[in-house]
Amino acid sequence: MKPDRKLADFLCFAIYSANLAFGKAYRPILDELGLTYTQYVTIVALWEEDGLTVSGLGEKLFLESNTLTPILKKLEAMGYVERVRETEDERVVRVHLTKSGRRLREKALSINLDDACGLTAKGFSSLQKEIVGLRDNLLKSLDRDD
Amino acid sequence: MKPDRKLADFLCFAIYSANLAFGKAYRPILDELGLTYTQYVTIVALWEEDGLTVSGLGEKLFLESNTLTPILKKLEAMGYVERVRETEDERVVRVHLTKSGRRLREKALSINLDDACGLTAKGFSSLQKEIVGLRDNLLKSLDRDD
DNA sequence: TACGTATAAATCGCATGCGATATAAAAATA
DNA sequence: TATTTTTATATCGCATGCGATTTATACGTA
Repeated sequence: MKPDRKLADFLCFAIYSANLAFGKAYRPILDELGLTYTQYVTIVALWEEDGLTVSGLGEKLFLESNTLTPILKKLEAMGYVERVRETEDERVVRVHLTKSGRRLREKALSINLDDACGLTAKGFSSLQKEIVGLRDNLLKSLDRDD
Repeated sequence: MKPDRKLADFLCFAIYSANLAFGKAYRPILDELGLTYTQYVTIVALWEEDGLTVSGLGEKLFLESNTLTPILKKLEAMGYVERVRETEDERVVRVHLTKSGRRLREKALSINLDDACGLTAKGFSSLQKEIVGLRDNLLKSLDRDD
């Protein structure tokens, strides 16, 4: 079957533009906390599992050290995380939320854009799972190509 | 109901990470064309409707002149588009695909990541529409807040 | 016509993402 | 043990996105 030619039918563009829309929706909320979106999800990930290594955090966030290191250094400068190099293996850096970081994450627990999504609870959850499935399929297909 | 606390259940993070995954999937393909993803969708949009103004193109791509102008200048330097300031209203710039730009878009017609998405034709189309709906709901809710 | 306002692009600065590479340390192996 | 290879993080450069502002032009109105 011939592929879609119109941008409005591209799945990749739906994702791309939805990501921009989430960015626009989150910005005013996160501005009040003084966080960017990436900083926010980094803190959420560490709240969920503290003391991750840079690469472990990267697996959760789908990012690598080239992106994470500058972000973590900034979060450290802000006082929300601590980067500790391991003594047994000095290549490894573990990242911990500080007390201030935990307080910030608790403040952020009230963030809720569900209404803005215009979905039922069921619809929200199933859409979320479908997109995660899509993401994982894309990444799997990339692994196969190596 | 209490909001999800785990990153893996965030709808915004599903979209965010799926967007990164699409980026990783597209990069090797677009590298062969010498295009970035944003340059690619810009050319697709102009192929669909040529001679758009910068702001008209921005409505299609959900971007504004601060992002588009540098990209359009680069595409112009590459010879794929032409930027023409209108004579009746010199504030307006219209963007046209060059012959070379049309050739490039035709080459790109063969790009197809459908298999990598792991979806049936029906599933693909309905997921695409759901995500577009989500995006539009998010943007609508932002309008209301102004 | 003169002047304030609105509009379209462009400019600037900051924060990502990421390919390529560098650095340093650990592991493997000759 | 000496040397090579692998691994974890960091650095660098480029290309977005976007808020804030600037510039240039058009428009509205006294």
